[in-house]
Amino acid sequence: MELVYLPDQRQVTVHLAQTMRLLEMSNADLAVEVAQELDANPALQLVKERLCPHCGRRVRALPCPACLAKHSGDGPIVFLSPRLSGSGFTRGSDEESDFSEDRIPQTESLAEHLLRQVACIVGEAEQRIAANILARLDERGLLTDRPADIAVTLRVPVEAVICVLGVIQRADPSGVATCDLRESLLIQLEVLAEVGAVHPLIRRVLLEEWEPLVKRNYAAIARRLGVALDDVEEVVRFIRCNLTPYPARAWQDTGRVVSYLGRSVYYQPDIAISLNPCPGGPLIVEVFTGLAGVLRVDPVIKSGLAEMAEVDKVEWAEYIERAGLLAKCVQQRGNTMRRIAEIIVVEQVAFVLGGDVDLKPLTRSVLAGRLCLHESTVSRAVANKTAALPNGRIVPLSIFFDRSLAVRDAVQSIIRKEPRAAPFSDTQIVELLKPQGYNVARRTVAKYRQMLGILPANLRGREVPA
DNA sequence: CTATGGCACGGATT
DNA sequence: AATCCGTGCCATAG
Repeated sequence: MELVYLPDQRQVTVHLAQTMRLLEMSNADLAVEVAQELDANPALQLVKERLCPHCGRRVRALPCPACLAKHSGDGPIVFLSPRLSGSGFTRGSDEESDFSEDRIPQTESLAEHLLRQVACIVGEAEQRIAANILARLDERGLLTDRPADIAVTLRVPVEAVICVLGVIQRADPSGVATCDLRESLLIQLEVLAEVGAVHPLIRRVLLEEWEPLVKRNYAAIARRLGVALDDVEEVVRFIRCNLTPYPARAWQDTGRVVSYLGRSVYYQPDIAISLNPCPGGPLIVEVFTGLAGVLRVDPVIKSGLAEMAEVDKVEWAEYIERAGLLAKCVQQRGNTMRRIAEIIVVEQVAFVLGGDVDLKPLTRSVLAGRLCLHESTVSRAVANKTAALPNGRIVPLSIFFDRSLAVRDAVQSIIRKEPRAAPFSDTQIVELLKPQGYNVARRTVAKYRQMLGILPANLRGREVPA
């Protein structure tokens, strides 16, 4: 039996602040936070068991088969099964793997990925420089700041910065941290040349004929370099197939990180939506807690409190209070997340099952209204969290509130489908969108194009696909 | 003259 | 109150 809750003003405030803070955190961060508290607070206990959220029974694996059948109603209704052990994203079988095996999958940002490589090569002082450089990369993976400026802020010689820069640029997604596209391509080519033979003409074209190359003036290049037009086109083909204008994406495409509007998001979902194994059944939504069990106040300590010496009592009561608070907040966080996830999935079933085009506009405030929560609560819950879709995509939760994703997708498919020889101008795209029910300004299409990393029409003839 | 990108404004959203 | 987003206007490049 729980203690009677007295609305002590202080405790209420602490409780609120704590709830808010936890809600804002991703599962990964929460796991760290809880681990620290477990170390520091002897009254806090992590019980490693799994309880079915519906029948309350201890089960070997979630979702609980009995309840899954019972709750398998008609249509695409959501079945929620908060999985206790949620740090590992394992698709399909969720068999009773012991908790010790709660491996945390590699979650690296591009910067971390690069830093790890660089650290093997350079010394500690240089690592500091590298870290600073990596923090400045833009969404394309290019470095817009000048080496001199970096040297000044770090108070190191410029030569040192340039040296580290050289190492980074040749690391895994080669061509990152360069100042412009041309330099990036040159580095990529250089790295490529180390593994295989590369035609010397390619380098020459990049170095000497950059301007005409971006303008697609191949004839002029051929003339000036005294080679056949076919050779130049061969060069262009090679560049298109083997080099990328967005070095950061080359790495993201490997799937370790998802990119959304230029921001990189960690590949470790807080929520997973998967198809029901029995066909036609409802979707399965799992809300992970990031913890390998449930938190509670250690009952032994709690009951032993009465027998303790007076001096220790105060200290232990403090521990118990803190532990109870955290356990409660974590639980509440899970509850909120679950309720929000439920509505989101119900609202956006089409998107979850289909594609970007099917996303319908949804705002945080209507969701808040539906759940009788404050808007800021929803905002916090949605921030910094990701969901795994049935098709394997990992997306930030905020994507469900994106007003223009559907339109952007439409723009992309229009551009992808239409003639190579005569690319659509932005104005034409506006007209083509109208019959699909999208009324947007020309300027807006331009912005979407940029977001999607698609070149303007006049440069689009036959360039690298995004 | 047409197609784009930059700047900035206003309204909605958080 | 701060931020984001769509859009209009204008300068610039071809």
